[in-house]
Amino acid sequence: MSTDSGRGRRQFLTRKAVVAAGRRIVEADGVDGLTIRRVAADVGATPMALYRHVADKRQLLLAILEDVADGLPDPPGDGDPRERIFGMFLMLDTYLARHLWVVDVLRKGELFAPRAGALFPWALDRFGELGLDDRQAADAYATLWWFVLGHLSFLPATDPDLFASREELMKVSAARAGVDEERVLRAYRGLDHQAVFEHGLRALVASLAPS
Amino acid sequence: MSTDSGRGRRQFLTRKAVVAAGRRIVEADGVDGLTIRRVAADVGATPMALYRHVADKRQLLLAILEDVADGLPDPPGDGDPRERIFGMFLMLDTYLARHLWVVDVLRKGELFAPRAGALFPWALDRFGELGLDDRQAADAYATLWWFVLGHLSFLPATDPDLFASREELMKVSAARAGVDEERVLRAYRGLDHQAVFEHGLRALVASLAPS
DNA sequence: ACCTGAACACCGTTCAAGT
DNA sequence: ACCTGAACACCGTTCAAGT
Repeated sequence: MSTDSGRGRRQFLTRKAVVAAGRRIVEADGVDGLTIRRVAADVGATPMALYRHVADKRQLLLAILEDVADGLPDPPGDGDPRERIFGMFLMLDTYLARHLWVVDVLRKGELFAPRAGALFPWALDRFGELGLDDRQAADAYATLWWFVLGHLSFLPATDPDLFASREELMKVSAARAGVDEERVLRAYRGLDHQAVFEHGLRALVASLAPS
Repeated sequence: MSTDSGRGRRQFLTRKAVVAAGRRIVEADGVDGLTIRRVAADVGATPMALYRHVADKRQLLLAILEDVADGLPDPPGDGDPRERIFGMFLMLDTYLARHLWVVDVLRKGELFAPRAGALFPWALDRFGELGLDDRQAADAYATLWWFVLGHLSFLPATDPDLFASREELMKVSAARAGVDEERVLRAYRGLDHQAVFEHGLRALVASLAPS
């Protein structure tokens, strides 16, 4: 809106550009890869220029978080409440699995995007339709969220690059415990984490909202 | 063992002292608070002196991790297999809740302590007693572990210091979603996360090992 | 008004030097 | 043999200066 007034220097940096650059970096290299200096280099400015648009690094991260949360699909629109709840948490898991760095931020406990916070009241209503009061519904929500959060927290360990080092540690464990190491590795390798996740989520929904 | 040979400088730094100092720091200030330079200051040496005893910071963290894992209680010794499995994961949750920084390390996916890895074969045997084969047992183990991991990942958010900022974001969420903000906050505040955790864990164990 | 330069107080790590 | 000093390539952030 504000056109060049003629006085002072012409603005070329915008908050939007800063957030977009930050998002590109954090999606590519994770939270540890996000540095003020690197964002600045990407937008062609000095590090200090960013401070005109974001208060500090924490606020930049919150802004990126909101940007990602804007891409969250809507929860399932119709059907059995149980199915809608299941579908919502499955959607959340799938979406966050594509933005795993978000879990690092949520884990700190101080930040979450308001857009994502809207899922909580949505779920209260669905559980309400199944006869749970708000107290019980909040408990059920926490239970399902923890399961999603745990699954997501485990995903980095499924990175093929880390497989070798994990199996090595596993062999050491098996040897010390005096158990058959091949048996342990076979059991560990066969895990189909996505199928197991969906199965577990289904079991939890069923136990929380009995019919 | 190696007494002073008379040649060279007298050794005053040991790996044990380095790991102990590192542990003190990480337990007090978390993974972010652990720096080579601070450990060095605590043991009265220069930063570079540590590199004679640990290869790098990652190896120091692994050594501290093992040190903590050595303190893990043994899993329950007798009783119904279902109860023993429940008791083991409850023990794990309780122990790790007192060493929350460990979750940050586990989440990276490359490190875990062999001592803790012994819990996996132990659980395979218990699930075996309930009629599950190794494949099914590994799935069940993953499911329960994710739930523990999710609960632990949520714990930082229960820090009273963060409560105010979380409630603020929650109000924004409620306002945007067009729902009663008092209702949402009431439901959120009433959460007894320990009771809910134990209840959810019990439900999962029951669904995974049907009688 | 907006951006920059220089500086401060930090990091992990390497490499040559001291005793 | 063991430890140190100086240096390198990084951080986030502040404050005064330039245009």
